[in-house]
Amino acid sequence: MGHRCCSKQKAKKGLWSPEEDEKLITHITTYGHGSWSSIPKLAGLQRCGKSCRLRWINYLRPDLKKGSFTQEEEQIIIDVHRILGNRWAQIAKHLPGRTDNEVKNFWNSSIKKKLISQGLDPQTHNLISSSSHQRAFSNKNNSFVVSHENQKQPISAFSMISVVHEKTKHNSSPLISPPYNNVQTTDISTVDQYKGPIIGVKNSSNLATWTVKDQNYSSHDMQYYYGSSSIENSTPNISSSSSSSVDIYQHLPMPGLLLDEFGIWDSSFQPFEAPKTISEDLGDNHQEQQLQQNDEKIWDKNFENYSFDHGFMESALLSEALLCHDLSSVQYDLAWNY
DNA sequence: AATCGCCTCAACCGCACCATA
DNA sequence: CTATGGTGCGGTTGAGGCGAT
Repeated sequence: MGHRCCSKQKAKKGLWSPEEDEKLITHITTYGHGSWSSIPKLAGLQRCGKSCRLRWINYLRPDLKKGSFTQEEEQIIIDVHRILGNRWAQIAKHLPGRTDNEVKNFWNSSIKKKLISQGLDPQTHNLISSSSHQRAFSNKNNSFVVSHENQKQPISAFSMISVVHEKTKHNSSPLISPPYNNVQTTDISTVDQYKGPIIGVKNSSNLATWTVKDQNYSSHDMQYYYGSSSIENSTPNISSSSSSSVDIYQHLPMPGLLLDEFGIWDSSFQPFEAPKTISEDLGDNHQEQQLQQNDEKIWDKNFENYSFDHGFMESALLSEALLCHDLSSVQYDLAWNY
C-alpha cells in the first residue's frame, strides 16, 4: 500500500534516476508544479506526487545552495534551534537556499555531536552537568556576576545577536532585530553604534533598560518602552543617555532574556520577533512580509509555553560575557553594571 | 582484497493541518 | 458537520561511501 496520493498507480520508490530528474525538471520549468498529485501523470513519471515534490524541493530546485554549510550558517542553526527546537522548516527559512531536510541532516550528523562534546544538551542547549555550576547572582551595586568553574570554552549562547548584526550590516533580512534596526530616523549612523545586547532590566511595567558599550567603550543606557503590542497605536520612543532620542517601533527588541532588577527572569514579559525595518517595509515584497508575520506568530506561540530556566540563563549570560571578545562579528561589548 | 562498522544524506512514512465539496 | 484530497513537516530508514582493520 502506497500513499493515498499515489495509490492509483504503482509508484516507484527509492533513488531518482537522472532520466526521472530530467522529466521532472522539464515539466516543472515548462508548466510549473501546480498540483503535485497530478505531476507524475503529466510528467510521465512512475512516482507518487509526494515523492516528486520532495525531489524538487530538496534537490532539483534551481535556487538551492550547494556545498557544505558555512560557519555562519551553522551558528544560525544553533541559535535558532535553541529557541525554536526541532522546527527544521522554520530554521531553514533563515538559511536561503537550504532545505529543512538538509538542516535536519546537518544537525543530526554534525552539530548535535559538537554540542554534546562541548557538554551541552543538544535539545535544551543547557550545560549537561548543571551540578558542576558555580554561579553567583549579585545585586550589590546593581551589578551582575556570573562565574563558572569548569567552563573552558565559551558557549555561543547569544551569538545569534552577532549573527544578526552581521546580517544587518550586509543588508540582508535580519532574523531578529535589535532596536537600532527598527529606527525611524534620518540619521542611522547615530543609532548604529548601539548594537546592544538583549539583557534588559525591568524598571517599570512597560519599560526595559539595558546598557551597551559602543566601539569607543563608552556606556550608554538604553530605555525601551513596550506598552502596546500594536504597531499602529504605538507611540514609539527610545532614548539614550548620551544621544538624541530616536523613534522605534513599540516592540520588544529581542525574544531573549529580560531580567528584573534582581537578575531574575520575568516570565511576564512576552518577547517576540521585532517587525521589519522601515526600509524593508517600504518594499513591495509581500511574500517576505507574510513570512515575517508567520514567524511572529510562532514566536508568540512559542513563548506562551516557554520558560527559561536558570541553567539556561546562566550559561547564556556567561557565554556572552566570554564570547564577546572571541567572535569577530561581535561589534559591541556588554556592560554588566545596570 | 575482503570485511566490518560508522557516517551521511536522500528518500520514505505517518501524521497534522487546511481547503473544499 | 463530515469526508476527502492536497500539502507540509518531523522522525526515521537504509543505501552507499569511506576509513580502519
